Amino acid sequence: MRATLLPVSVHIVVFGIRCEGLAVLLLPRAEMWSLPGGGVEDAEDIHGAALRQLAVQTGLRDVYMEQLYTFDHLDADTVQRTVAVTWYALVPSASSFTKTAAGEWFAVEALPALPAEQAGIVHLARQRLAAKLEYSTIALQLMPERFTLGVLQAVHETVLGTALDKRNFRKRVLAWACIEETGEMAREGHHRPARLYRVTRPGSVEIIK
Amino acid sequence: MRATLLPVSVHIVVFGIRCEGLAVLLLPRAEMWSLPGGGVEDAEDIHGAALRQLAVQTGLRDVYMEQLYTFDHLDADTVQRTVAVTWYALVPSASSFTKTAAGEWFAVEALPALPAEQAGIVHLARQRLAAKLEYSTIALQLMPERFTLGVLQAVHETVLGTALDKRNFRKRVLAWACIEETGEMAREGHHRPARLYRVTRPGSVEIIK
DNA sequence: GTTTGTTAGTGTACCTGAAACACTAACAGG
DNA sequence: CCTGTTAGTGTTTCAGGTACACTAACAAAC
Repeated sequence: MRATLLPVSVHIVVFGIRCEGLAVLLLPRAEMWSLPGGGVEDAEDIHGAALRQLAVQTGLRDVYMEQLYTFDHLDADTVQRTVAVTWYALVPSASSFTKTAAGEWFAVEALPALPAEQAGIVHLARQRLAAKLEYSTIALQLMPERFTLGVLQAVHETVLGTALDKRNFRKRVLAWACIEETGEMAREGHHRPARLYRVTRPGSVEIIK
Repeated sequence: MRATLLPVSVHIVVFGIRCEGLAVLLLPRAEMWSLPGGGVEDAEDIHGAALRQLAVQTGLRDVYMEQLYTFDHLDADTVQRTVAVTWYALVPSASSFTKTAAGEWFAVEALPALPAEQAGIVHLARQRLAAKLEYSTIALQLMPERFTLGVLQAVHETVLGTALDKRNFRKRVLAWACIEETGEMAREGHHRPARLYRVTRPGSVEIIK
């Protein structure tokens, strides 16, 4: 007996910080904006396919990426059904990454019309990200190489959609073992300079909290 | 351009309570025990495929089921690669469900040798289940229609692998809105009878805790 | 019928971690 | 030197979780 074969695709919700807000990277396609992604080939596994599509379509490499959920009937409006493995990725803010070759960043609160179910995928990804903020150090994946605690707090507030107490926030993140002072100061703006921190083990997300 | 087609399969980790312990349902296959599951057909979506395989292979219907993760290279030992969408299901204990036509229950601590990566899938499913116990009412999906708080506590302890304080446990679960007294008593054993409870909305899992 | 063994059922004190809260410091620009 | 703006710092309060011991009800054995 021959196994049934199906088209399998990957779709990636790429999050970044733009203009002080959480943003999603979309590509122009078929008269509509759409999530990066595409079909999985024979020679690659689904994780590799997602990384490849990201690199080819957006130029992004070495970003943090996690699997989100696997949907079916994603392309219900087309004749062909597709098994869609979805992922979300986080790119550092203010880095060269945010100036990608193709695609455009949209504030997560103001997305354009998307193909079937993609809006739901973005929503789910955002929920997952917000949940992880509460019990992990995942927000550091959205940070540039050097960052101030003020910016880190702003990112948290942006993703969670709520204001946080400065002192309580600093207490919490300074207890994390995975960030450390650089010794340098951010000298910008007409105000007191802020200490610059960096991540000790980039790419690793600790579950501690 | 023609889309690449791939074999897609579903695999289900079926949890139940047997002999006072957490157990997994396995099927005899190719000289090895194996998780229920199989290929996804054209006419069904992946969720439907998982339900169908469960029904056909084990006789289980109307069980609680959640998607776990999607793997690739699952059948790396075979020539053909497969995209494997994995799920976990919970069946009520002491119900007729636990006497399934085919398959056998194995204590989760003492599983036989399994095909490539399936042991890892079971482990992941168990982690997920344990995590959900802490912030949801999911354990009720493992309960028979009427149950005592003593048994509910035993199920929690079984899954978590730790002992729980009786008074604190009762305080917590009695605050759940989704269980209620039946008014009946469990008259079994040489000891004081216990009150029997039931779920108010079977099948629903509340995130409240 | 009294004793024994076993599980059911109940309330309070303590402790830890989260939340609330206001002022001084350092810089640039006017 | 005054103003505006962000950086940086401790303590008190509150709530939720944890620890903890006895009485109640039944069946079986004696």
